[in-house]
Amino acid sequence: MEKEQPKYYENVYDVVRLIPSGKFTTYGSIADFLTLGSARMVGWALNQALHLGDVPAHRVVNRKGELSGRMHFSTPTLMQELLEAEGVQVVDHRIVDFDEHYWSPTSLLD
DNA sequence: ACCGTGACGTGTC
DNA sequence: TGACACGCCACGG
Repeated sequence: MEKEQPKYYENVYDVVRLIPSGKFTTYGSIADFLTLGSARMVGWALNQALHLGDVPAHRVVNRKGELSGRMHFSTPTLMQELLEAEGVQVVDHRIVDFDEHYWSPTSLLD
């Protein structure tokens, strides 16, 4: 029987799926929104999410705007390619206009 | 059960 | 301002 995944995994996937195209958020924002207490859990969850295939994990970066998880994708450049394809400019593995494309999960509370 | 590692973040120097 | 140390929690060996 398959091992059932923790509840917060599904919460992370749900939040990431709600990120609009052309936008992005950070691990810390998601961790704070779900009160996980540690942003590292978001990273672990997103790593598993890549395996699922229906979660836009490329829209989640660290608080510096760096594509820290690019090496976990099929190719190291895939994450940047996906973001640029959605209109998010990326230079040297970093998002140029951070506040311009930043999306906070607190937007769901409106 | 212990230890090291990891897609992070904040505080301090 | 950048570099470093520490805290954080889950997972694999």
